[in-house]
Amino acid sequence: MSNIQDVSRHAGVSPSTVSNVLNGRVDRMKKETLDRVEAAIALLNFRPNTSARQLKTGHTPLIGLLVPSIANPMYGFIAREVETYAQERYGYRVLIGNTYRDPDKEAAFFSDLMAHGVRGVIIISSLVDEQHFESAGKRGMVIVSYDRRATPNVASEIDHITVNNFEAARMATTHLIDSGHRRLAFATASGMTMSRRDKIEGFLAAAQSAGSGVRAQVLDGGQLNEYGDSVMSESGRALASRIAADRQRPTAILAVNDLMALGLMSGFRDAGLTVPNDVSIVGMDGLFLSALSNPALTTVQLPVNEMARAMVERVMTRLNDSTTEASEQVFSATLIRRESVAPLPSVPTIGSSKAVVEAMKQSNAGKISE
Amino acid sequence: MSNIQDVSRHAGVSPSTVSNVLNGRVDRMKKETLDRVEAAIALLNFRPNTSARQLKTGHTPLIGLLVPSIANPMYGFIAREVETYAQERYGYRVLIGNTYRDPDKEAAFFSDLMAHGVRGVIIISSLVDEQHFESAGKRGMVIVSYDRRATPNVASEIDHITVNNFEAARMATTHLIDSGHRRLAFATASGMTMSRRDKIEGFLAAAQSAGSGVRAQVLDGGQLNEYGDSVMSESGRALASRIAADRQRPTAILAVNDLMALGLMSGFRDAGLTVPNDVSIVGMDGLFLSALSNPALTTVQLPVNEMARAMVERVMTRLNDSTTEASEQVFSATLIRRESVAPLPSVPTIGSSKAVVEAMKQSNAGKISE
DNA sequence: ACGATATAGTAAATCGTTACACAAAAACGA
DNA sequence: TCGTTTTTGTGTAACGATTTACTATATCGT
Repeated sequence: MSNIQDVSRHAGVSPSTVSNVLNGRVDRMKKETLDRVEAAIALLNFRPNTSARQLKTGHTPLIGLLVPSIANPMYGFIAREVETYAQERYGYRVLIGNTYRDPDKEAAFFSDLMAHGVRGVIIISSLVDEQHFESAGKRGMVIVSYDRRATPNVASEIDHITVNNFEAARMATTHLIDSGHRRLAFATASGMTMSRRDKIEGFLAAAQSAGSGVRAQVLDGGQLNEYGDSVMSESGRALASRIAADRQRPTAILAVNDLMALGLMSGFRDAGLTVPNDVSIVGMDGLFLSALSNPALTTVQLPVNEMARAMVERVMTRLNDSTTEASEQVFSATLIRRESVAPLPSVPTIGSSKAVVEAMKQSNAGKISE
Repeated sequence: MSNIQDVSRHAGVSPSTVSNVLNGRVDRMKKETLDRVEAAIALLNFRPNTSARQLKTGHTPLIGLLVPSIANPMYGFIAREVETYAQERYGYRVLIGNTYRDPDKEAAFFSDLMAHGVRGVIIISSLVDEQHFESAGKRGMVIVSYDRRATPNVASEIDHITVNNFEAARMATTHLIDSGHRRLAFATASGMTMSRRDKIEGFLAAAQSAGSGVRAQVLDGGQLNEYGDSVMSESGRALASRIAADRQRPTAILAVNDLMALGLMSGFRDAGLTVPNDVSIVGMDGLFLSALSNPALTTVQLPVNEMARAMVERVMTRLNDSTTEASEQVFSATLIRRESVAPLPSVPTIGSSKAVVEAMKQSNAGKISE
């Protein structure tokens, strides 16, 4: 590998001049000199050494991407978009870290990023506590968070790119209600994240405003193990078999995400129940997989590409202008009607919806609450 | 951020001593001195600056991971395993790059890796031509390639971790034949990669050795667009609708991978055909998704975790001992019988299988060959 | 008590790049 | 012709760690 000195020798100029070319300071430079330098660079196939450069400037063309698990197709999709956009638009590469939603792993990843001189990071964590990130923010790290609302009235160093999860869940639930369903459930995994909380509230709000006769319950598929995400669907399967055994089981279920929905469908099949005839299901996310399932999954589509790009934009903007304040950008989702929801002809009312909904809010995680 | 000098001042020693501690050269050091240094490191929360370190040593605790698209669940899964293992076992982080199987993007990624001082990379490319990688290998890059056989009798700088694709396809095809199927097809996308070639040969070999009465054809789902991989399933859907229209259509299909298989299933459903009653399907890879589909996909399972770890091991071994020769490690796959294959009661023989199989080998890509 | 050997720690050069402050040369005005 | 600008480029000191060669004590055998 050649260095800046080799180039300077070949071009008959000083290293400083080569450096000037490298950094675009060519305005007060003879065209002929510029040409010579560029020729030498091309000839020697010279690429400036990033570490040396970084050591001097404190910057490196790298951003971090923190995900619970890149094996989760949703995060894989986001990651691809983030990497491609950061690379093509800004020439940045991405350093990835799986954290399994473990605060220790998250902290370790941050520590490594700092050591590597990385000063911008996109985090997909959704853990409720954001403190360990705030402190990194204060240390000069530019942080953009995915799908995790800013805490209201709290100044933050962190940028937020989020989805209106409340609205998305409300919309999906309303669709279920409009299809005639009255016994509704929201299926999620243990571990309360911001976005799950919002979805649950949107779900309950829709149920409540539908007036009496609607029952809404929150079902918990239990703890996800360390592998976190391909296991989301396992959680769905397990939950489905429990639900199937319930005589007063819901006729329609909103799943916290598409993977959970897919797991649910698989579990119901094992239990001899048919989707959507015996039970309707709506997913959330809009993974490409949801279009492939049998029946094709009705789901709430997130504008993933736009969000991914917005995250990269924010990181870059703040990296280049440190005076920029942290902001929050909320995107909205779209309902995609496919085949996993069937209308329920007519249904008897079961008690007052309001009372039941209230009861649900108290429910403990880890159990099917009634 | 504190540096090694701050630490040395706090501990009352020279920077050299701190460096010695950092690099484990503590054998000829007073215990008390060591303690003081370690205390100072902990107190100041000191992490040695990677770029400075790298500038001096030429090494950086980073490996590259080149994938066609991290949005492809298969590669996402591998990536997670690679990252987690590299991190937990070796303290290395991974720099990821989506290349969309584009040689230019692949080369650009390598160039960036070099500039960043990365000297180890795992590539998932499967492009037939490996030359642009070989040259990087000669420049001192340690390269481990996934699922891409070494060219026989050609000395290579590249390590290969592969699957016995021939055998895997043969096994799957035999399963189909044993189930009574005689009109067989192999469904793939355009673009001949090493592994696809091997699978096709395994498929044809099984058909051939089944003797007369077996027809084997290779079907091409057409070009994948730039987005490459979530589109694999789209290719499957399109192919399915073409197959469905064929009066002499195959009764059993081996798909080049699970995503293709899932797309095929979805396409057949749209066309009013039922899997496995009207057509049996076998996938390849063993994605967790294959267990979720309806019907659950019979597939050939790859030992992905083992392979991912083996790749990391190889990179690290060669990074730490440059005398190590490149090697090839072949893993084998396992057939997982699920629900997408149904037995065919009895079937009339159609001509001599041998002749037909030969004809198939000549078939052009991009068309359904007969 | 003396040179030899071990023990414990340090000085200083170096990796490749950047960027500030400066210099050499040319152009210019009077 | 001489001083002043402008143009064009360079010298040099960092950035933060590593590492080789070296020094200063302490230990030891005889």
